Amino acid sequence: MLLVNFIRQQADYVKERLSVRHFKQLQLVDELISLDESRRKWQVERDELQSKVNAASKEIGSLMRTGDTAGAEKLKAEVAAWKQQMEATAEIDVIEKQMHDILVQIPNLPSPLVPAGKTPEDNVVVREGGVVPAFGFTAKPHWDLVAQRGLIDFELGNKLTGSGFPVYRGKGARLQRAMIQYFLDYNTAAGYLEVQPPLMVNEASAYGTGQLPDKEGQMYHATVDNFYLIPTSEVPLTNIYRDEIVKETELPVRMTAYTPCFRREAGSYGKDVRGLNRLHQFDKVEIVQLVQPEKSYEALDEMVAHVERLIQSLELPYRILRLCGGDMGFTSALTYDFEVFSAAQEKWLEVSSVSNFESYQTNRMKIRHKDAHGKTQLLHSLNGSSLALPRILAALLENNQTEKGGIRIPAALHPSLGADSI
RNA sequence: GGAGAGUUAUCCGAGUGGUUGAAGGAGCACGCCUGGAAAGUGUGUAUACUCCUAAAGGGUAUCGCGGGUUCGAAUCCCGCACUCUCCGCCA
Repeated sequence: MLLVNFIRQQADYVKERLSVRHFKQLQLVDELISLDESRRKWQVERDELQSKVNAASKEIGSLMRTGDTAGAEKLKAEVAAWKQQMEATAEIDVIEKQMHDILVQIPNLPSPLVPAGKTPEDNVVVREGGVVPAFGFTAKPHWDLVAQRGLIDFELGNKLTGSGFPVYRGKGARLQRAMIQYFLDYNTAAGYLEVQPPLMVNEASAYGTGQLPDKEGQMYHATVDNFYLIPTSEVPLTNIYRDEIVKETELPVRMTAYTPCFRREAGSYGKDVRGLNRLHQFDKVEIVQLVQPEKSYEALDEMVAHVERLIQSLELPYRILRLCGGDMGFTSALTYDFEVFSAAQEKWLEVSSVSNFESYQTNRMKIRHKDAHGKTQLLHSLNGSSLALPRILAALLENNQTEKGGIRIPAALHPSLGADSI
């Protein structure tokens, strides 16, 4: 969430930036500021009364010790009067709750680099690479390819759990493992610490990264224990540093993790969800960074270049989009999406999203460090997929199919797969 | 799942109603000492909100979390979370 003091001091700038997102409820900004004003007024009053009560209580203590019961009783009566006055200041709690409810509705401010558009068509292509294959035959979509060679069984997943929970088998399972291994090795070689986090988190963690209260319906909820299945490893990874003041020597924090991700995808349907395009459980290797504020955009560029090289090594045609204001995630200040071209479906599939959240997440989670002047300051958080597996798999299969029915595997995956085709 | 014990500042740890934001030790920072270092020694060492134009300096809150009793709570009471020990179960 945004910092209240910042909103108060830069109200016009905040509104101007929010309008880049086409955020409609700009009146929330003014409401927040006026709530904050009355909150501070009440707080001064409450603090002053409490100060009197505290002083009187100390005096009562010493009066009792000297045996001056009458004096003590007189002071007690005064304290009682002050406490009655303090009851009115309970208003603060109401105001603070209102402020909080507003704060969680205000999205992050887009960085100046964010294009002003409204829909996905307005996203800016910043780079393209790779070659879209030309087939001399009719290319098959991945759901046919995996069914023919028994790599993935969607029907079996329906039986075991439900739709969107595929069963990978044989070489299909092996290829998943090979990709995970390759991605993790690639990330750790670049200095990311490998982490295996819990796949379920408590309410505080889900709240910390912003899944709650906003996207409650998107997570699977184990209600008996009140745990949430993680929709991405970003949640446990970032929460590792919740309520921490990170030592300067530990910065920048760079972590990577492979986890399954669980998403209810409530409301999704139709052809976009066919095959591997949209699943309830899928595998993803994530990268997360926590850095000093002045270095976060440098870190973002570096993460984008890192993911780009990984996709290049998989020999897939790709493009990098800078998301426009209307298409960005709620908590992000700047996002680059990576898409690969799926040759049989003839469409671009999003395989990674790399974002700088600036201090939006770290403010909520109180992830801080001491700056050069010894002052406590929020860090910036960034994360990205490196990479999400299902759509990469879809593109690999579709793009590398041969007329005879084989599938070529890019050289980068040969060592971990132990084969050059499937 | 059952029974018991516990949760205090960066860490260890004292503290069972009244100058306790909290003893003591360690760590860390700076200084003295030293040719240099160690040892020794001195000083300092939380976070959030808030008042003040700002600094300086105040005020309030925080001893797992939330609530209650009281003039006053780390200390008493209730609820919850977590940790440890024993028993049970178990990959």
